[in-house]
Order: sequence, then C-alpha cells, then structure tokens
Amino acid sequence: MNRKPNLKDVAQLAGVSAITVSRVLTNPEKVSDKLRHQVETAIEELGYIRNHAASALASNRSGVLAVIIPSLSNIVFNEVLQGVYSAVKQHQLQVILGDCHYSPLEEEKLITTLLSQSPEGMILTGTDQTDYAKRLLKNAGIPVVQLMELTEQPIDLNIGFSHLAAGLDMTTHLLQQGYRKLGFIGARMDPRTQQRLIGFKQAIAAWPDACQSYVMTTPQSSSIKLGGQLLQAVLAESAGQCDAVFCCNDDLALGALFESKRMNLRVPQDLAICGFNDLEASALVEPGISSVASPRFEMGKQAVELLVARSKGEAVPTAPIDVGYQIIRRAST
Amino acid sequence: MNRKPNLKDVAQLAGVSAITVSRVLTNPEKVSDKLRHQVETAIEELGYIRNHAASALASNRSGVLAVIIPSLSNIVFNEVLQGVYSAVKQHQLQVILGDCHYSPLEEEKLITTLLSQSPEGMILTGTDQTDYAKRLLKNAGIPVVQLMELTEQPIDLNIGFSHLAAGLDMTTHLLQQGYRKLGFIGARMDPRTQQRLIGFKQAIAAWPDACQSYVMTTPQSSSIKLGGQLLQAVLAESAGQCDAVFCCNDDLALGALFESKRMNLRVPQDLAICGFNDLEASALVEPGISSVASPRFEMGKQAVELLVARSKGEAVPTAPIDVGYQIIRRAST
DNA sequence: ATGAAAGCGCTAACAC
DNA sequence: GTGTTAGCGCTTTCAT
Repeated sequence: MNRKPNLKDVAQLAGVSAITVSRVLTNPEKVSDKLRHQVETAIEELGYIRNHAASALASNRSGVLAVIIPSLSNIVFNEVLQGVYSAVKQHQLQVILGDCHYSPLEEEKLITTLLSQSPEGMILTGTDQTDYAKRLLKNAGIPVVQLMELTEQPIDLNIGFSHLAAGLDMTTHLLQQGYRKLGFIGARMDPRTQQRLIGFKQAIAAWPDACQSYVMTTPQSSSIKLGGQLLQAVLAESAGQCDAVFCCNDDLALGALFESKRMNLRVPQDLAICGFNDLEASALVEPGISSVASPRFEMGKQAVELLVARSKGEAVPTAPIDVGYQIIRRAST
Repeated sequence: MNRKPNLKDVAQLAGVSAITVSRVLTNPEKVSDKLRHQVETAIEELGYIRNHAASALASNRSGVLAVIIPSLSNIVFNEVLQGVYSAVKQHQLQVILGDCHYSPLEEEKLITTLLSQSPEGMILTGTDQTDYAKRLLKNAGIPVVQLMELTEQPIDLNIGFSHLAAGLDMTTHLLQQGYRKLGFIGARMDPRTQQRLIGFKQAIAAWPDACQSYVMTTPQSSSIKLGGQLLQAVLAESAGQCDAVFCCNDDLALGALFESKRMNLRVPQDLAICGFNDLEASALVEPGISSVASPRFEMGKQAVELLVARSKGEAVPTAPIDVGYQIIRRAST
C-alpha cells in the first residue's frame, strides 16, 4: 500500500470506525481513553494526516481566513500581518494572503479567487473596494473587516484611524513650530496618503497666518531614494524657500533627511522634516524624525478577534472602531 | 433559495450537465462556444463561485503551495516572499504561509499543519529541519525546496548560497583594507548567521598577519537599536581597540553606524562597518555601508518555478543551485 | 460512548 | 462535444 493513509485505514488499524477517528481528531474528549489511545497510536504508526479538503467539504468549515494587502513590500502592512498571524494561531485558522498591488480591480479579482476557498472571514485593507467586490462580499455571508482607515459605510466591520486627522495634526504641529513654507512630498498616493494630503491642506487653510505650500507627488512607489529626489523637487519648486517638509511616510522622510545632510542643510534649523508610520529607523537617525505612530500590529490582531467573535455569533461592535494615532515629536521638527 | 449556488444550479440554469460547467471553468476550450456562453451567463447571474474544497477533493489537486519562513518581521524573508508571490500567479497557485519563529520544532508542527492542506509543493527556509519533519516531507511525495542556504543532503531541491563563503569574503575584504582588530556583532544567531561567523573566523585564521577578533552575539532578535548596543559591547570588550565591525546584518550595521556618529567616531577612519543583506538604507546613509547582496526575490521566484516544473514531471536539477552573492564595497570600509 | 448510512460539491473515467 | 456514473475522504445525523 503506497497511497496516503486515510481515515478508514486508521480506523481499521485501531479496530474502530472511521467516525471515532474523526472524533479523536476534533473532539478527543468525546472518546473513551482506551479507544482514543488506540487511535492515536494508529495515527502515529501510519503517519496519518487529515485531508483538509474532505474535511472542509463535509463540515462546511474551511478553517481559512482570507487577507488582502496592497503591498507585500511595504513594511507597514507587514506589521499588520504579524498581528493577524499572532492571532490566528489560537483559533486554528490558516491565512490565505493576497497582494493586490494597490489596485481595486486586482483586489476584486483576488476576492473572487479567495472566496472560492470558502474563507470564514476576510480582512481587507482600506475602504475603496469596487462595487462588484462589495456585492460579492455581502453575498458571501462571511464577516469582513476593512482595516487601516475609517469609513462611514463599512461593508461589515471596520477598524482604523483617520489619516486626514493625523495629517492635519502633524501639519498643525509644523505650523506651531513656526514653519510657514511647508512642502508635502508623497509617493504612490493611495487613498490613505491622499487623506493625509487633504489633512495637510486643511491645516494650512485653517491657520490664521499666511503660509505657503508646495505639494510634490508621484505615482511611483515609495522608497528612501525617492525621498531625496522629491525633496530636491520641492526645494526647486519653492526656489529654496521651503522650510519644512511633510513626508507622506517614513521612507521618504529618511531619504529627505539623508539628502538634506548631503546638501548641508541643518535639520531642523534650515529645514524641518516629518514622516508618517513611525518606523524604527526614524527614532534612531540623527536628528530623530517626527512621525505619526499607529497600532498596526494591534489592528491586525483585533481584526482577527473581531472576525472570530462574529463567526461565533457573539455580539460585536458594528460601528467603525477608531484605534487612533499619535504624533511623535522628535528633533527633526 | 438562499444557500450558495453550486455546479448543479448553474448547470440547470444553463440547461447543460454539471460536468460541462466544470469544463467551462477548467478547460473552456473543450466546450462549444454556444454552451460555453450559456454557462458563463448562468455563472454570472447566480454569482457562482466554485467550491475549492470539493474541487480539490475530487481532482486530488489542491492548488496550494506551502511556504514556511522563520520570521515575518525580517524584511529579508519578505523579499523572498515577494518573489514567491510574483511567480505563483502564473501557475494558479494559492500560497499558505507559516512563520516558524526560527524554531525547527515550530517548523515541524507547521509542516504537519500545512501538509493537511495537501499542498502541491513546499518551500522551506534553511536546511535545519528536524528529522521527523524530513521524514514527513519525504513521505508526502511532494516537491520540496530548501531555500536560502546550501546543503550537501537536500530533502529534495535546494537553492541558496554559502553564507560561510560570504562571511569569509567580507572579512577578507576588511583585512585587505588594513583593519586588524575585527569585531563581529550578531543577533538571533540562526544557522545562516552562524555560518557567517564561521566564515569570519576562518578568514582571520587564514590571514598571514596577526589580528585580533572580538565576537559579540545575542539570541535577541535583531534591530537597529541593538546594533548600537552591540557596538558598545564590542568596543568595551576590545578596550576601544576594535577598528572594524562585521555586523551579521544591515539592521545591526545601521545601528552601529548611527551609534558611531553619536560617539564622534569617524567611519571608516576610526572604525569600519560592514553589514549583510544590502538593504536599501545601507546604500543611502552617509557613509554607505558595505554589505553582501544576494538575489532574494529571484530565489523565491526560482523556487516556485522549480517546484512547478517538478510537479509537471519535467526534469529539474536535483543538485543544489548556488545563486551566489556579491560583496558590495562602500565608503564605510 | 460508538457506529451506520448518507451526502457535502466536485471531477475522473468512461460512454455516446 | 457532451453526458452518466461513481467516488474522492471526511463529517453530519441519527441510531444504539
């Protein structure tokens, strides 16, 4: 016999019926000590591993959690993922991960693919799914979490924070520090980055004194190097007048900082720099870069907990959950 | 009717048999244009999504690829993952990912879990699986790739490079630059890091002139901050004599560089610093940090291609594939 | 506490 | 090119 052993093989060897073996696997406490031991021995001897597809089909429970992030290379989503993985362990769930490359259309396609695995829940990043995707998800009858940002009309559950408010607060901080010629550099410009830019503009509009703003964005994906290039662009655009730059993330901010040093600009005297996401490096470079911190790991974890609770039919908050953010002030501003 | 539509529902609506619908889904070219169109319309109308568990059970093909990495938070494995994901797309495979936290025992447990999904292949990081895990994998009868480092006795397929040789080359580079009091700082100390350390020691042993070495390692996980702390430790141990540090990765190297600046040590005059992995930041800090580059994305990609080829029964190289590495010399050394 | 029978939704193998 | 039949390996339901 060379094929993989199945339940029947184990049952036969243990001298019990298939269903008893199944019980040992899922509800060991429902089987007598004696039989359980016989079965466990047989399983070990045969090296039996339960066939997940058959199990899922018969029980109508896949044990799968679908997760879609916009980018595998952005460390920010990686941290969310870590939270997700830390939480699924306790719940015997397998994660199926998709990377939609910031594209709602690709996300829609991924959703159909992932739905075919009959996931018991789905975690999405952001709130800009296509209408068709939203319909699919509502029809799927599984709990869905939209993560990272807030929306008035969630598909189902929603956990995040306001990127607009964070952008506004950080910009206000720059203004309070006395800077009046503010640059904004942004890459990729996904919905959350755009919210930050809106916050930036609102803060400037709301400020009583006169101030200048110079916005420089690119659809290119973000990198440290790009931060240096965009800083140059903003300085050129402002004819060197710009005295503070709001970088839409910490990678750009690091690049801007390194570039400033190469140009012998003093930070924060000649130029203030702030970022977003509060990566480890931002705290450790000289000067430390002011940034916006948010509980990414926790968001991922909480999304899973919420999903699981909902699956069990427990009552869960259906209103968006605002996890907040924190403006971290450092020497760069 | 509120339950999810199945093949039969689609077939009935389209006025065909179930198998025809199945064919439209998997081999559209085997169905006449007319019927195919009818079926596609019915699928759309019902919002039908194929049940993966049933499909996998009946066809004995799961469409799943299992991947285990030692850490989700280490960007290095992330890049490998990106390679993996970039390749699976073309092959209609879903990735199931496990994080074994650098523990062979946890890896063993993960392997059993992941095997229950009947994956069509498995990608593992490194070569230090438990004996039981190796047996399980051999019995599973699926192609397995051990990635990142090389081994004489692979479980099945093997793609990687010699971390020992890379460590040796980089250390020799330091010696060639005239440094004679070499520090080694290492965190986590997984098998690959240990190989780098062995290379470090071999290079020193092989060098004709007298030289000193100071090795400082910790089981803690690596971070930028830790790099600064370990640098302090090495300087203390060497009574300030150490004139070059080999950092087992670029995070530590960055931390060491930032710390050197705080201590007003000139790099590379007072202290040379080199890292491993060649992260983006290493090229952009001032001075740039010398490092070891390796084709991580490509390794991930190649692993998938190899696995798929093997699954199809194509001939694939069974000998380890050495993808090599590159010593990147920058101003820090 | 244990088992027998039925069936989950799909596809392989074989007809036609 | 299309359909029929059988069965993948497991769990549900119901009986004992």
